[in-house]
Amino acid sequence: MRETVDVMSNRPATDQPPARWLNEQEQATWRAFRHAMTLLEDHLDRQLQRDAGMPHLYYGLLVELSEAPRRRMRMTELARSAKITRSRLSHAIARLEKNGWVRREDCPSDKRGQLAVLTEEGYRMLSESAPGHVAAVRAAVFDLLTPEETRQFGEICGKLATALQPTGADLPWLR
Amino acid sequence: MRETVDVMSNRPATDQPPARWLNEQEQATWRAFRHAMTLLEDHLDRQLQRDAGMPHLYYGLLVELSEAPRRRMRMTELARSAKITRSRLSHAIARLEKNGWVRREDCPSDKRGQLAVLTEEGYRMLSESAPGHVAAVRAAVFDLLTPEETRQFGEICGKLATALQPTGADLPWLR
DNA sequence: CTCTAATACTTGAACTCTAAAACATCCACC
DNA sequence: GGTGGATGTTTTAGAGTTCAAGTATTAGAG
Repeated sequence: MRETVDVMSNRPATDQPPARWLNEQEQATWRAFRHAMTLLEDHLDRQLQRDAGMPHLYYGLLVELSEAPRRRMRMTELARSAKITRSRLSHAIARLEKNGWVRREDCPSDKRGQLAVLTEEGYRMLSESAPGHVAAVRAAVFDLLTPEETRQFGEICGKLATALQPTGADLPWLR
Repeated sequence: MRETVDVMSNRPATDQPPARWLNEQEQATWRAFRHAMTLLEDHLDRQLQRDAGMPHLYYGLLVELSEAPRRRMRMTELARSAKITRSRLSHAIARLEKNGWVRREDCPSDKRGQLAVLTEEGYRMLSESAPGHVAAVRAAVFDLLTPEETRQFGEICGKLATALQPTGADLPWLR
């Protein structure tokens, strides 16, 4: 990143191997990615907060549940597929439960387990807000990209996401 | 997005124009992007929290300041370049000030204005943590991409970021 | 020159997120 | 069939974020 090159132009000597800085192209890409990430997340959070009364993440959890068999999922599995920690999920589900969109059920096969279940009301809410959200995503992303760019973008993001999937040693979403 | 197609497979009739859903490719791309975004942000937040004692965003603010003339910037300009609201910036600078990495100064030309100034201590801190952070970014992103992919990725993210830049009517980061 | 609207920034309260610790249950092994 | 470690989930406390409202200063219209 450009920033760190500047920052480090007169860095103190260390016994570390010389760091490999980012080249111009990488700097520009990194900057663009961070900006896109910040702006998009902010934009969609605002859209959903306004139209559905919840942040982007929470909406994604309801969607995930809506696609699961019997519209229910074990907490840990839901956390894994949403790529978040179990703690974060606990808080989120607690809030969604207060809204009446999700309900918790004991897992029949494992007494430690909990199932998050999408309620009818939650399903209805999702049905009503989905078109608006898809439109927002389309307007902010896919209307701007050619099919080829969409493919490339997906491939690249897929690589990044896959590489960050913990391999068993370090399991962020299980913390 | 696949999710919403499922969700909406039996959606109630409305008088809205039929929504344009995402096709398979778009669904896959959107999912991959969201996952990459979540995992990366989480990963880097953790890396910086551990090695520099602050979240990713705060680190970015210090970097931005370090590159500015005289290592100082007006609050609004800093908010704009970091793509965040002024309120968020205010809180962030307050925290960084407590750490002694940033100091506020009155703007000489506009009595309403404040300058955020990177302190010597802040600069030193940045110098020490930059190599580790660059290494983390490289390992998580650029080591996985070919130069051509890096270029494509940057171009695509640039398009998304540019399109979300408010045009004057709606100015998120000025709220 | 003065009034009003716009701009610059901060604050407080409500909400969300993180990290660590707590609690309960399960499982494998003795 | 006990026991210790692993697993599943929640809780607590503290940090970060948002939104709306508040203060101060500038600028533009008359």
